[in-house]
Amino acid sequence: MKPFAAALLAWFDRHGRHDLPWQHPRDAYRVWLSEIMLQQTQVATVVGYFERFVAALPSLRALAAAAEDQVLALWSGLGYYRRARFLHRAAQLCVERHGGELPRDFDALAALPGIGRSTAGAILAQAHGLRFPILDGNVKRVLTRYHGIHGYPGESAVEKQLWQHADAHTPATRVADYTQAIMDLGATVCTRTRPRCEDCPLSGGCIARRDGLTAALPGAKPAKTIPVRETVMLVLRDARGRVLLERRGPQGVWSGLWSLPEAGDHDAAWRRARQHAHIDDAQSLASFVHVFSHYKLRIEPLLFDGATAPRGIADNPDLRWCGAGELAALGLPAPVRKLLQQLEGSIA
DNA sequence: GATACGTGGTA
DNA sequence: TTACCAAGTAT
Repeated sequence: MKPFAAALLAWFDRHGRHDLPWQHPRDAYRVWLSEIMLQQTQVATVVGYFERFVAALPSLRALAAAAEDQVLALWSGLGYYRRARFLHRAAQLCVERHGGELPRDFDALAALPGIGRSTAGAILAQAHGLRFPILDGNVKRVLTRYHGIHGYPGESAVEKQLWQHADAHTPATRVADYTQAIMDLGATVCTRTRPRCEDCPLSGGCIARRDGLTAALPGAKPAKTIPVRETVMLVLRDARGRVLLERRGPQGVWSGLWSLPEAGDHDAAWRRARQHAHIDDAQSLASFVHVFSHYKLRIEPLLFDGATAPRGIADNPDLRWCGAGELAALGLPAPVRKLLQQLEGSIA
């Protein structure tokens, strides 16, 4: 085995993470689920979601048979909800085409929705011990520093180099441990700020360490200013305390989630409200800003309380009046869930 | 190649 | 407070 992998594995045996929930048992379904949840998301955030998800849907077939609302409810708060919809669809495809299991063939695996090159490699390496490289944010950070590679890792030329290094370092044996090891090193030692080089098993060969470039690598993402958008969210509440929710379409942010009806301004909000109930009063609630990765959303909640004769939803499966007790079973955007919880709390 | 896609933590 | 960004993929 090459020195890079050997040093990393020796470090992993003593200092790696061996008690993550998807490691026990480390089967393909659990590895897959964890890899999807961990995309752009830190371990500390994922652990609770993972345990709740596998408790409710312990197998690929259970996931495939689940209602989309349940899947999104289990994902609610994690973000990037397209991941959950792809996960659900991929499970159904596995039942239809692959005998109810994830394929062990790289191309068939990477053809499933939500599974790209790195995730496919991680699943094959961790669940089956097959020799495939991964290239997630941790590995990019470790390799840009170790090899002294400049430039933003998202740039294709840089990424191509990184894949070549990632492949070259991946050993033929102990692939599952190696894959976990290089991610653990990136997450706990070769961190973005204040890396602990004195504790790193690779520091002897690290170019960034040698040249004092650990703070400069990896290269920063080109900065962009993000726009601010505005919306009015209608909190239509009937005499029983139920709130009108609307399921968002398959495109765009929060796709498939149940959210509050929206309008561009107060006039439009009133028109919308009157479609669904008799209304004679509105109350502006405190507005707030929700931040996405690519824009900010200034949300002005408008409370229409005591709505009578709720209507206009019988023929529309994307509208429903929901009591507080029903919200747990639905996928709601994080700020909407918070808003409704605060409203519920303020009544009591 | 650029952009869309969430959320919460951290400096 | 603002800005950055963490186990990426799809279009």
